[in-house]
Amino acid sequence: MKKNNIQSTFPTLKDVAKCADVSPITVSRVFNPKWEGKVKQSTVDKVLNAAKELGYNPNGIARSLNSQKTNIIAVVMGVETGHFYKQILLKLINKIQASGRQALVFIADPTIGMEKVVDQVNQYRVDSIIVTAPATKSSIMNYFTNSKIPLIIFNREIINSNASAVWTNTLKAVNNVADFLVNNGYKNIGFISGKLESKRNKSFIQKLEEYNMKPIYIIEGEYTYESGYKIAIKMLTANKKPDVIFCGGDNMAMGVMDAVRLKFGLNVPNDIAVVGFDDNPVSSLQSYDLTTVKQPIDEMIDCTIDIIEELLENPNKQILREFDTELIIRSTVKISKK
Amino acid sequence: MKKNNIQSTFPTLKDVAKCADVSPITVSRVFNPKWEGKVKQSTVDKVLNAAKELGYNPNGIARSLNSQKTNIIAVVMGVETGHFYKQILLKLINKIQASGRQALVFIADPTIGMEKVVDQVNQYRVDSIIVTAPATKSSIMNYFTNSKIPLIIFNREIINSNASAVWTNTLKAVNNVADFLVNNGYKNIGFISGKLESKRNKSFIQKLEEYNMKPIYIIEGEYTYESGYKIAIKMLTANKKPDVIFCGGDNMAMGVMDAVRLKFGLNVPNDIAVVGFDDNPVSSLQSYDLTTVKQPIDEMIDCTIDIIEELLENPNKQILREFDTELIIRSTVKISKK
DNA sequence: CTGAAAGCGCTTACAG
DNA sequence: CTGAAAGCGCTTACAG
Repeated sequence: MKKNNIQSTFPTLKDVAKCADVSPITVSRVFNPKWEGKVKQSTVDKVLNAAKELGYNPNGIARSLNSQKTNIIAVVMGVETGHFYKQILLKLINKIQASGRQALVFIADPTIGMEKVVDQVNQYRVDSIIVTAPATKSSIMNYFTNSKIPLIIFNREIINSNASAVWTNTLKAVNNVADFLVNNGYKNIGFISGKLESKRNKSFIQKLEEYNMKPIYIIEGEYTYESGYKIAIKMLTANKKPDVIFCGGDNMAMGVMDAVRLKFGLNVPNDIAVVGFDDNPVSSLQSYDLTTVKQPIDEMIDCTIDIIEELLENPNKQILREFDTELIIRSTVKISKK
Repeated sequence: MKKNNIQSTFPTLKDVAKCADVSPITVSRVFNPKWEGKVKQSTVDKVLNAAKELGYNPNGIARSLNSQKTNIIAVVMGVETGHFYKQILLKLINKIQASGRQALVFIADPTIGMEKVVDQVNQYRVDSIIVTAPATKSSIMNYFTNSKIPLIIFNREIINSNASAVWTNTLKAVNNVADFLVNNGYKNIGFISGKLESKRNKSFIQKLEEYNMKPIYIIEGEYTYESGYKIAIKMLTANKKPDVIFCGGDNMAMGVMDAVRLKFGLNVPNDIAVVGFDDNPVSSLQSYDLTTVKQPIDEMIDCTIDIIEELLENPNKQILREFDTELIIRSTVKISKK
């Protein structure tokens, strides 16, 4: 009943066993790290030679079915995310791979249908699921929170869930921005927020209240370049002009900069300063050179991999890790000398 | 011998069969599209209800092992690629998923060791492998060309291989750029090429020869922003200044623009025009608004998915598809009125 | 240090 | 339209 297709061109454990004149179990052991050192060296050599000759490579599918462990990590991303999340995805994949695992990647595209996506993710019995999405798409996370598979939420603090999570303290981050702006003499702050209901936005506003200040404009953006551009135009055509615009995302900040400079012919930072949030790689290009809040992505990703290891040992554990951000000062803000 | 771990929380075919009071084979058929309409509707309903009640979801691993078809497509990318390839990756994943398959993604990171990466890719007996990498990393493709699994090379024309491939006619593309520059009165062309030996670069130079012209500078770049920036400085501090700089990649073109405008205080396009290649999403932001060559990525990806289908039917077929590019004219070039 | 048997959760012919 | 048996390529106890 041997099928005559592509896959059958791969030799099996049995083939290697026959060729090396040992039992299949022995071959299995040679390729299983757990048995390292417990098989006679001469046997190992015999098996390895036979395997090399035949071009043997263990079948991960068969292995997974048996061991109930696939070594596959699902990474689920929100659709149409900006450069920041694309970068995170690549780094996650790279680290997953470096840890000897495979990354099965899914785009949580509502046009495909979220239930279908969840089914796809569950289908291959991955060892754990990492979900990451910008705030605008964070509703997709709800679809996974009652998963049977250990879940790690990346870059968002989710309450009322027993999923593990890694995120940054964005409250502290925006407070630092508030301090920084006030300390450098900014008085008329335009704020392009993310979702208005969020604690992060409230925190920024509260911090300014401690200085007896409040933003002269608070407008909710959609984290895109275009929304930043449009909102900046609104702020700049109103009566009172802001001396700085703080954006909850770099894409919006770049839209703001282009509106300020190209549409209104104003100078950044002399006429209006701009501060972003994300440290998108594009922000460091000289044409923008944007002051922004950097999240320690690499550390967060390393931590995520560590959590995966821990969850493999203890799937029911909930591991939560918070990281601090860093304000990256570039040329879109004037620093007052004191 | 039931294991007491995460995976065992998933109900099996057998559980559903017991619950619905039918045989496991019947359950299998209900979840197998091939049998659609060939199972009595009342039986289907009974099974579906039982499945829903138990939260059943077929085990893709077991299914794959048996059918010798995983429904998984490996996507292999060069490491540290720019926004252009990140974008391609996301789109590929999305389309793979929409076609009902899963995307297993690999970064071909030489620090992990290419042989190890190849093993990882082969391990899960994916249905086909898509490899894509910028020219600078295209050597990674050699590791896959004698794969036992059907291979598709994305965005590069590879000779001496029986892999399938999808690419754009970059010769025609650069010829169009040459025509365009000459027709708009540009005379002193600086050319920041990709790898100098490539046909693409030769073609650009040959086309200019037809007009009795040749680039005043030809310097090989590394496809990065930084290399564009540096090379532009070289060209602008030399005796003769180019009136246009054509770059084999948008990242380099953005580096050039930043050098021209910010370092030398010159105007683009009035002092020096700039043309790129890729249509990187960043190029369309107003601060760059770069004239560039766009490859029809979406069509190329759709075509790749079609090829996957064909290769499943006929794994030994070699399918080659070439696409044409389009010159996207934005504001970094002066158009001469005729 | 090595092996024979059973099983992981499905599907594939073969019957009826 | 439905079912009993064998098998996909491995690993996991259990022996020896």
